[in-house]
Amino acid sequence: MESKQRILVTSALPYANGPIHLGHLAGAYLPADIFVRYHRLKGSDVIYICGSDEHGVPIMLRARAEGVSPQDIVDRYHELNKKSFAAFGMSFDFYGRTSSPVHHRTSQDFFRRLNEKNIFIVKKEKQLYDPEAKIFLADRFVRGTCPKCGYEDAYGDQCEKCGSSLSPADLIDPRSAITNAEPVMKETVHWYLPLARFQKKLEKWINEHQDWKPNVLGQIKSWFADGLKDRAVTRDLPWGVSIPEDIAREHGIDASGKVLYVWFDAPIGYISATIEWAEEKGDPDLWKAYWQDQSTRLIHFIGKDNIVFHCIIFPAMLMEHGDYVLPENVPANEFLNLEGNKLSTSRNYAVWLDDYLQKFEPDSLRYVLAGNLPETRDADFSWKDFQARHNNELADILGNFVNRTVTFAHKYFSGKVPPLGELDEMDRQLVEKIKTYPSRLGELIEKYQFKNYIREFMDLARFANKYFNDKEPWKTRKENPQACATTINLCLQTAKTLSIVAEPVLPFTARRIWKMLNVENSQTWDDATKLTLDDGAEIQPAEILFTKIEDDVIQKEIERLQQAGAPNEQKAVEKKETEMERISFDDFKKVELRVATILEAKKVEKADKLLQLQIDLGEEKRQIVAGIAQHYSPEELVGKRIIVVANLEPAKIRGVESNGMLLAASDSEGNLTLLTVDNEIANGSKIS
RNA sequence: GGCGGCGUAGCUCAGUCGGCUAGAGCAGUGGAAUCAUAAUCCACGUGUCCGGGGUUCGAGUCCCUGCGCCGCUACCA
Repeated sequence: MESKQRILVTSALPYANGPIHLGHLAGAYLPADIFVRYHRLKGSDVIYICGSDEHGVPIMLRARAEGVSPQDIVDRYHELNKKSFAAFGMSFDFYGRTSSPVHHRTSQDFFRRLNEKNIFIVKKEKQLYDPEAKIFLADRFVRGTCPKCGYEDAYGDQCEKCGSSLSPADLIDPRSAITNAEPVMKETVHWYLPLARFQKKLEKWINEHQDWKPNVLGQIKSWFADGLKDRAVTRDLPWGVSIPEDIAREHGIDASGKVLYVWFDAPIGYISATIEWAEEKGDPDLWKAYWQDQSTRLIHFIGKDNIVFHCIIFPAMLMEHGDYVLPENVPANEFLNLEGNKLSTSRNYAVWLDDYLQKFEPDSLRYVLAGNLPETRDADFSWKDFQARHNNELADILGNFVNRTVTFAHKYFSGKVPPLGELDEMDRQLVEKIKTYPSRLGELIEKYQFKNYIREFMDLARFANKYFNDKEPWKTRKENPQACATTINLCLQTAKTLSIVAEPVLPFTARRIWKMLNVENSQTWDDATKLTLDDGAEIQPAEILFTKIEDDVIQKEIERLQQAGAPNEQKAVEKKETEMERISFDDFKKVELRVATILEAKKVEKADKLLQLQIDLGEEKRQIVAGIAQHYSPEELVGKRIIVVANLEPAKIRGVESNGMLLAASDSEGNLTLLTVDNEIANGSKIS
């Protein structure tokens, strides 16, 4: 029909420190797989590349916490995710990983090339260095006392206790998280990608792509509006792709302990995985056709959190390198919520793919998810909806149509395709649908309108049921056997068409229908438009495609989720309590707690959380600032009796003097309530 | 507080460059049919398109503003 297109499709490399959940699938994986499967049926020259992103600090920290090596962590999740993706029907041509030697080499070559072209800015700067471990310390690897709250185990970038963001130099008594040695300031060198310099070029390029999704263009514009900032592409870390030694030497630097920053090497993973794919195919240069021939359509499927990397940073890298194609489109999706709430992996509030696959069929989730993708805005997944769509649409409309047709053919036409006779008006209408639907559905997929594709696909199945009903073959069987034969013939043809156009979203079901109809596994999209089943051809007995999902099964999943947040948090709290540091009574005596009454309260300008309070401490009146504006209004506070730390050293918060601190209790949900006293007692009373 | 996004039927969502009485599926009510997984098919919607202004011959769609929700960000619980 049309000339063969060469298409390279990628899905965001999942980070190998956890399993895959629904949000991932809806954002980057399922749409890409539908797109790719469609193009394969269309006969396009398409390959689909993905893999594990295995570098970066979180993986290191996790390895340390578990007392294993980073490689152990990534091995675990690489295997797990690869397996569950396969079981879900993700049809990657290659699923690589960024810890592979090919990837290390490819990223180093990429870096070397940009270095040769003098793209980078090399900056000398001073950073903390661990003299024992002989490595520079990333912010996260410096621990010390928080200058603001005095917490002794604050991270170099943030204090977990008081939440304030820090830089490692702020810490009092800093120490290395790895060896506990005292870090020293030492000069180091980092390579920066001068994005600011590329902004004009990038804007021009983006302007040529006004057909991209509005949500994607909107995000990009806001980055441009802020002005692009130069970004360091190297890091002093022991886990990652090392800086090529020759380049380090060029700058008189020791390359050891210096790696490419993970955001730099991860997208190059698409290229290295393609190279490995070509090697596996026994044609090592084959990858070049996909990455270096300008006629290739490169399409990145990602979630919205990844837009800046795929629409600005990676394209800038590719442009400056010079040998590669730039993405034709980046159809990023928004986020998927769960039962009306945000997903939270740390609270285990998510539906994990490997867990799902132990209980349900992959096609059910593929269908339900694809029908409710967050294409233009955040969407919501609920188990009740999942059950309804599975039962009402997959089982009742699609499954039942195939079943009633095949069963009928067996019962009254001895399991053979009955002959096609003369067509009446209704028959011709159905044939017309068979002819036109595939190209309409294909267009929708081409335009990344997957939800519309799903809806229209099911409309065709609905029409098929209506046709069956209106033709009443159970009556014509006696009155007009020829008409009956024609009806069943066309219903079988329609089942075949449905199976082909469903393949991108329901690959397993499609194959089961092909088996039932005794047709080859190598159907093409164009076959869907034709009546390819021959008169008299044998078909297999009917098989139930989708079994109904019962209420109690769904109820269990809902309950599991409802409990997921809470118990987990309790565990976290208990853990913290057992790890709690003990203090002496003398330490406690240092804190002077007193009862006070709030006299006045007003909001602090330009701060969401802060209230400025005047309090009566008995012998004196004072002003304090409290971060409780999101939980208490100024009016309701006046007259309240509170507990304050009276001897806290004064501080200025957003320009407002704070002379003391009130006490409040908060839970892990972020609920907050003030501490108060049980009975009347004078202001200024001491608490012990 | 700053920047960005969102607010359409009971529920989940469509509404392309502003243009005919604002749509789909589900749920609900009534009916037809009995080949089929009690499945199917048909009929039925007085929705302040969050509120208020404005631009326009015409606005769910564009502009301003208020409210509510979400994200990023700043701010000692």
